[in-house]
Amino acid sequence: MTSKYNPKLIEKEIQKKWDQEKKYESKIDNREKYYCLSMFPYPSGKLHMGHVRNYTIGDVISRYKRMKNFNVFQPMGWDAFGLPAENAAIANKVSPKEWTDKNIENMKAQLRSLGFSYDWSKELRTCDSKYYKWEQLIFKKFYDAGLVYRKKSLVNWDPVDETVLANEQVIDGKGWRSGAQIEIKEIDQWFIKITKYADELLNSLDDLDWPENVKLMQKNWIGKSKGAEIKYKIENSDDCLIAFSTRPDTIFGVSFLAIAPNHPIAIQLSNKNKEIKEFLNKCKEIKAAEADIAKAEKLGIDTNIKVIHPFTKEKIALWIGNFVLLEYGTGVVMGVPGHDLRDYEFAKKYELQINQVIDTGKKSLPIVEKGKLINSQKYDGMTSDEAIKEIINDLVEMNSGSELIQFRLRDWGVSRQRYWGCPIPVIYDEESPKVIEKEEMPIELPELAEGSLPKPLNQNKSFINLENNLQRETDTFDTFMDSSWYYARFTSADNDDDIFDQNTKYWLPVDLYIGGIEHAILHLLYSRFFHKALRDIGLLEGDEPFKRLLTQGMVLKDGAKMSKSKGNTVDPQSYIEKYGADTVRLYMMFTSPPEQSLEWSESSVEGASRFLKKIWNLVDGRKFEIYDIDNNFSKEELTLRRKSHATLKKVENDYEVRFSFNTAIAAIMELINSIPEDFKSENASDYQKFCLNETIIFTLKMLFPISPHISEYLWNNFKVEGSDIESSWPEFKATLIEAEEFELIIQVNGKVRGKINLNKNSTQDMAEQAALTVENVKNFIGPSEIKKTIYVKEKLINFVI
RNA sequence: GGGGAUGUGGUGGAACUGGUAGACACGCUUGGCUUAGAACCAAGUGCCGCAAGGCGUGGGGGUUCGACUCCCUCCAUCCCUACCA
Repeated sequence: MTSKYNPKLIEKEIQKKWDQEKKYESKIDNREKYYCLSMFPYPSGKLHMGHVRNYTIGDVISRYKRMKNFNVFQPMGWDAFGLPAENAAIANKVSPKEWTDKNIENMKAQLRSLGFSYDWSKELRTCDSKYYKWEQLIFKKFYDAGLVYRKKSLVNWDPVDETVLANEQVIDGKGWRSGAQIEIKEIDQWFIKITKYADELLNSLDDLDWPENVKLMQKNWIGKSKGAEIKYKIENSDDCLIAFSTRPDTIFGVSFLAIAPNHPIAIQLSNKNKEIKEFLNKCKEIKAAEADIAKAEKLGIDTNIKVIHPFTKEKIALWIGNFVLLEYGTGVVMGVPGHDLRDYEFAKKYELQINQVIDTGKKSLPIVEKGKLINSQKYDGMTSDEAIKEIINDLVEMNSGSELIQFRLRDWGVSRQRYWGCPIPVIYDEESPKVIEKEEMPIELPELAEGSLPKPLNQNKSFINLENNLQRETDTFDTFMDSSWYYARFTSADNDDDIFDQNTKYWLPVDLYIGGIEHAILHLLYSRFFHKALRDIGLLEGDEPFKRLLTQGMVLKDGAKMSKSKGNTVDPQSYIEKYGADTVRLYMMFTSPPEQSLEWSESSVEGASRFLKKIWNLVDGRKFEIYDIDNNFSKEELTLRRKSHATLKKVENDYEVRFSFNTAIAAIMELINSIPEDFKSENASDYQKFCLNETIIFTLKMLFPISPHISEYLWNNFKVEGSDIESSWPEFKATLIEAEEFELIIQVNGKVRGKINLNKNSTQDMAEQAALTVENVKNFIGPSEIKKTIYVKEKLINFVI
């Protein structure tokens, strides 16, 4: 007697069983290890579709790898510090801690209901001092290793709320809450020398099994470029300005120099000159984000200072430009309007001279490509590359410059003027800072008084002031610090005495890391840096944290990233409740390949559910039996067996090599559709039943990683003696997959005009002759002469007439 | 502005190495079952055309016997742009 598919019931039952058996707690053993990690979530309250997608991918691979007899470690935790908790606290009058704890509880229940095979015994949360005390220790070790320093840096300042705002909190130049015009302010902040590792971060990209586009993004972000630093003497002064340029061959085309608005010279001038002061104030209205600076109208002001061109000795105007970044290079750019688009527009606007010094044959300026030098004195006629070498040589000789390798990558500012983060473990004696000793860690984040709103720590007197006039640092860490080493801490998360232990050694590196493409640069680069720095300190081994990377695309709705602020979110919970976890997981995997963005569509969830019902109806009520049969299968039976084994082969490749779950599912659907009706009937022969059973066994095994509850439940009732569905992956028989015939596609002038079945050992001659007997092919060739015949073995023949 | 992707039926997508474009689904149409509906089952479904056939993978151009796939160019959308995570 068959029953109805009831996901709610069976999913609970199966999950309970997994829990009781502690099935997914991992221990060191002698199998090959596989550390499968999905990016941990920010506990925003509810899982969103992006999470469901991310974690389903991770779970599918983890379960598949377990079936392939790997010792799999799949942990989960919480990236629990961050801005949203503070915002929620202000909006709902709950403390960030309470809000976060509650969210974690909710989301954990959701993750459990989705049937993910996590090792919860290693759960961690970054807002827990058991976690961040080690982060404070890492900071100390970095400090001792000379990787930490203090520097002035820019922040968005809201003058009404008197707080520092994140870039996303500045909307059209105004504070999101107060509506006040923001100001750029310069304050002292802690920096970590990621640039010390710039070369290694660049070079070891080659060894990573990562998507090429991510490697390319990181490469461009690090931005190693070769060029020259060129000294320009300031007229009537002993001082020099040093500009960096990747194109010293254009030096005879320089018509101005521009410095950043926060360059010391600019600030100095603003004290004497009202116009400059006004200009600098105007520059302060553009928020600190690179995109905003780049998109803003290019503005400048002439300082009336002149600098001396090192070759021509001509006087060149010195400008202040709002597009110049002090953080990048020296904060001085040389303007060559003839050969740079941005400089060209700037020169047009302010009517500056535009000189052509490179010739490529192209008529209109600017010419940004390399070419032959003109109007460049003795360098005329040289190619750009020759001239670059010569000019740098001559600059060195004149003591006016040198070759310089420059990185776009900047040091990492880790200070945040916020409450809900890891306190930076520093104490000030007067002005001089000292990182505290390990024994005094953790510096715990002070709890908020009942009902009070989160405020930056510098407003918390009892936190700041210590005995003997000592004062605490009040900045907290950038939350990217928290997420830069959690992958390693997972392995030892239950160890309170040591940051890492023998488990760390066993499980690292992460074999597969899965997360959103939006983290392609920052998070992944910071983590790579952390790993290398921790290696050099002696805390970790190996050069890279993540061996292989899978970046999933965004989940979009109406063409935009799902986000609360856009109000276009779709809550997975209602779908889990209505259809069950297996359907949601199946839908997520079926609807588009993981690396592509997924446009949410309501309607096809139903289809996923329908397919599971179909599987249920096929298997439920059936029992595995051993039949007394020989090898005399009929053609139809062999066709099903071939399909079963071929599907298994394809699915294996799709899961493991291509991460192409949608095509794997499609193949399983095809297999199910191809089962002949009479094989399923009670009157089926033993041969037919044998073939059907084989198909069922393969299908349940193949489906298990994606929809584990229904697969395991049906498997247990179907019962193949002494076996657990997760214990092994079946093996396909290559000899069964081979067919005797193939379909030959017949083309005339590249267009399909016929198809015939041929034996696999047919020669080209035989194929050609057979093809020419096809009526439609004959019609298309007609009386014309066949000029050429292209034959692709066992695939296609093309007659060119 | 810079960097990285993507673009294929009414919809999500498939075509893995330059070799049958549209697998597998969703939706829709027709039929069966049903008093009716839901569910399920069967058939059909890129566009134009009575048909033969022609057209067709964002637009334009190119290479090739053959292009969704390679090259050039333009357009649109998405992600990142160092303080959202």
